[in-house]
Amino acid sequence: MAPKYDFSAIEKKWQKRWEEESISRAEDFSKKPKFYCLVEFPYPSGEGLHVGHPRSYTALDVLARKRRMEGWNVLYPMGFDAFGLPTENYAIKTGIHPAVVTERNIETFTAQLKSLGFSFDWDRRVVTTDPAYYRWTQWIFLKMYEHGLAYKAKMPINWCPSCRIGLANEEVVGGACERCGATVEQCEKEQWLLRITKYADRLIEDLVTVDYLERIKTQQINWIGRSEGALIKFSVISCKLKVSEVEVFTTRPDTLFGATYMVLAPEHGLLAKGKLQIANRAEVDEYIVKARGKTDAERIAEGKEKTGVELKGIRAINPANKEEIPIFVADYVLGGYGTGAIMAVPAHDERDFAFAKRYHLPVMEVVSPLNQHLSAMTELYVGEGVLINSGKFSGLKSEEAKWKITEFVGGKKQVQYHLRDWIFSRQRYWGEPIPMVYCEACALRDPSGQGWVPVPEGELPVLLPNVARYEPTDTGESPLAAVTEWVNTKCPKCGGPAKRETDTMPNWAGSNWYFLRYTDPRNDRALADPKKLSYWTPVDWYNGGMEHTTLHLLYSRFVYKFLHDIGAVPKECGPEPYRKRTAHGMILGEGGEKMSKSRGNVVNPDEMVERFGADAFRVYEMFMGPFDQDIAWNTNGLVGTYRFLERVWKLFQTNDEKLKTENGGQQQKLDQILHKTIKKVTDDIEKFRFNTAVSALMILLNEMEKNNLQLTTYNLQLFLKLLAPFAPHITEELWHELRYKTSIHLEKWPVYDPNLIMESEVTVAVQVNGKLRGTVRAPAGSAQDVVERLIRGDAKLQEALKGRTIEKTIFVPDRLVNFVVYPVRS
RNA sequence: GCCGAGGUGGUGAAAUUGGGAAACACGCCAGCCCUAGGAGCUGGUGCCCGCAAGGGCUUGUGGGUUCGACCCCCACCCUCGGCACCA
Repeated sequence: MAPKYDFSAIEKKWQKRWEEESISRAEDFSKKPKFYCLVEFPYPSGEGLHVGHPRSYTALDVLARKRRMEGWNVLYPMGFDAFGLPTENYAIKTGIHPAVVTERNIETFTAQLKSLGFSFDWDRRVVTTDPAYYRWTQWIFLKMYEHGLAYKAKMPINWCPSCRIGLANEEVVGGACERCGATVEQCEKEQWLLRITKYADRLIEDLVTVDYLERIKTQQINWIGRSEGALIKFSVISCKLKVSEVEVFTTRPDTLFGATYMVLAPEHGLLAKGKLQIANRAEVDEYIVKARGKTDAERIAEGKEKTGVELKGIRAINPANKEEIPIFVADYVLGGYGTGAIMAVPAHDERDFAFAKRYHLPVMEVVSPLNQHLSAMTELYVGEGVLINSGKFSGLKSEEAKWKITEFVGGKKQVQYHLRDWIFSRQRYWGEPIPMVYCEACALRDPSGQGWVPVPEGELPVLLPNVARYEPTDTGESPLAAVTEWVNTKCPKCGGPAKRETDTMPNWAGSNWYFLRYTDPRNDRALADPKKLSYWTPVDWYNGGMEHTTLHLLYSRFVYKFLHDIGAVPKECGPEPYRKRTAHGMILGEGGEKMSKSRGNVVNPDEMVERFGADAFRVYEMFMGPFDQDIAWNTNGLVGTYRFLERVWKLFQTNDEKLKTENGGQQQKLDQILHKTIKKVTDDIEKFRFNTAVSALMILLNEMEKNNLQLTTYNLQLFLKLLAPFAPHITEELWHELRYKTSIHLEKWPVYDPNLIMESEVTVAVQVNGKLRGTVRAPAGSAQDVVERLIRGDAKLQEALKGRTIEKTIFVPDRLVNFVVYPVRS
C-alpha cells in the first residue's frame, strides 16, 4: 500500500534539513550575478502572522527560489520592524515591558514564518529595536542634523485631551482619537522635522530611472505635488499711503489683471495685532479665533461653504492695472501653503468665484477660451486660453503671458510643493531616542543656535532607559520626561548641566534604511561595509503594500538619497535604493471585508498550515487571484490546491515501481505540453502572474494523469522542478523518492526547447461574417488555398456557405478564415 | 471635485494584447465506490429555445471604428483605493 501524503511530517523534516544545510544563504562577493529581492519586514504584533503577510513573502520566495535555480546569488532577507504603538499600549495595559513583549512576538513570528518554508537567509536578520541596530538609526539622524536637514520648530500637532498625548496623523481617524474616540484638538508643540522638501525635485525626477508600477509613480508625484508659479508683491495702502506689502503665490500670473480682491489666511503674519490699522479689528479678530479653533473635521464638514471678513480701512493695489482692491481674511486660504495669501481671480478660479458670488465682488474676465466671451457672473473658465482685458498683454496665450506679466510687475518664478517637511518626533516611549541634548548655557552663549547639541557619535547608541511606567505624563511630554536620572545629563559641548531630548523617533525611522543593513547586519563600525553595499545595493526587486507608497517608500528613498549624497552609501550604488517596486493586493475576509478582530473574520495561517500543510497554503495564496489585486479569502480554494498536491503525490506513488527512461507514442505530446509549461511558468513568475503559472501546472498534471503509464523519470523530474518554488517541501520529498541525494532546490531551472513546443497541426476557426461556423484541422503554416480546400471538403461548413456569394475572405495563418458574404434574402 | 485601479458565469478568475469568450479552480448536479463521509473516482455545468440535431444570445450601459472588439475611440453609469479649499 502506497504511503499517505503526510505533509506535516514531510514539511518538518525538510525545514530542519534545509536549515542545517543553509541552502538559502546569500554569499557576499560571489562571482555569480547577484539578485537582491526584498519584502517589507513585518511589525511583530501580538496577533501573530496574518494570512496577508505570506502573500508577498511567498511571491518573492517563488522568485528567489527560481532565480537561485537559474544560477543567481540571491539575497532574500527577513527582519522585524519592532518599535511601535501597539506594543507600548499593550505594555501600559499589562505592565509587561515592551522589550519582553517584542521578544515574545518575534519568537512567534519567526516560528510561523519558518513553518511556511520561506527561503530567507536568517543569518542576516535585523531587528530595529536592537541597540546595535538603532545606534545607526540615531547616527543617520545626527548626520541629517549636521547637514542641516534635521531641525526643531513649533508645529501644530494632533492632541488627544483624554489620553493626554500627541498623536501621529495615522492615529487620528475621522478627527477622533484612534484609541479612545475623543475629538482631537490642534495644539502647538516643538517638533523635530526632517527637510524632505529639499529632496522633492529629485524624488520626482529620479522616478524615470526606476521600474515601479506606474500607479506608484503617479501617487508619489501627486503626493509631492510640485507646482510652478510666481511670487508677486501687492502694496497695501491706508488712506492712499503705502503701509505694507503682501506677497502672493499664484500658478496663474496670466490672470493677474482679473484679480479683483485679495485674501489672507487667518494665520497670516500681517494680521498680528498692531501691525495694521484695521477699522473693524474686533470683527476680524473674532473671525480669526473662530477659524483657527476649527478642527479638520469641522472644516471638512463645512465643505465648500466659504466665509470671510473684509479688512476695513486698508486696500491692496493690483500691480498690473494699479486698481485698488479689497482685502479679506478667509479660511479657504491655507496658512501653510505658498505665502498664506492669494490674489483672487473669480473669473478663473472656482473657489474665488464662489467667494465672490457670496460677497458680491466684481468678476473680471481676462482669459478667453477660443476668443469666446463669457457672460459675466454666471460662468467661470479655469482653463488656459487667450488674454483679454489685460492691457498690452491682451491677445497673448496664457503660457506666454504668465512669465511676461510676472516680469512686468517685478515678480519672480517660484516652485511650491504640497509635500511638507517630515515631523520626526513622537511623545512616546517605545521608539528610538533622538540623540540630542538641550543645553541652556549654550543657548545663551550662542543666541543664533537653539541650544541643541548633538550627542557625539562615539556615545551612540543613546539607550532607551528601562522604565516601570509608560503612561503619558500630564504635561503631554514623552513618558521619558519622567525619567529624571536619564533626562539630566552633561552638555557634550560645554560640560554643563543639560537635558536629553525626550521625544522619540516615529515608527518609520527604523525602516528607512533596514535594507542596507541586511548587506552587513553585524557591522559595529558603520551602518554597513561599503564593499558589501556596493556588491548588493540597489535592491533589485522590492515588493510591498500600496499603503506605503507615500510613507515608507517615499521616506526611505529620501533617506537613501541623503546617505548616498554624504558617501555613507558608495557612489556606484546609484541614486535610487530600489530598482523595481511591485505591490501586492490585500487579502480580505471571506465576506470581502477587511479582516479584523472586531469583525471576527480573521483567518489564522497556523490553522490552515495544520489542516492542509504549508505547501497547499502557499500554492493557494499564489493561485487565488491576480497578485496585485485585493481578494477575499476562501478556504474552499485552499482545499482545491490541497487536492492538487495530493494528486501529485499519488501520481508519484503509482509510478514508483515502474520508472522508465523511454516510452511509446505519447512521449511527443507530453514533451510538448511539458515544454510549453516550462515556458509559461518561467515567464509568469517573472511577470508576477502566479495564478496562471499554477494553473499551467494543474493543466500539466491533468495531462500527466491521463498518460500515467507512459510517464518517464524525465517527465516527472521536470514537473517537480517547475513546482518546487511554489511547493518546496512535497517536491523535495518526491525528488528524493526519485532516488536523488541532493536538494531539488539546488538543481538547474529547466529551459524549454522551442522546437518541442511547435505544433505540427493546428485548428483553424472558420467564420462567416465573423460568426464561428466550425473548425478544420490543417498542417501548421498552411497557405490560404490549402485551408480553403479543406473547408470545401467539410460538409457542415459547406452547408453554412450554401447559396452565398463570398465577397471577401480574411485569412489569418494558423488561426482563422472569415468569409464575408452578402445576406441571403428569403 | 481631482488622481489611480477596476466592472467577464452561481464564485475566484483566464484570454498569446484586434482573431474560436469563459482556460484553471471553487461550488453545484448526476453516477460509481465505501460500514460511513465534509474522503476518492467518472461525467456534466454561461444564459435562452428545443426530446434531439441544432439555433439564438452573452464580457457595466449607449454609440463608433473594423471582415472581426472583453481588447481601440467617444459619451455615460457603478464599485474600490488615494488626495481633497494646495491658489
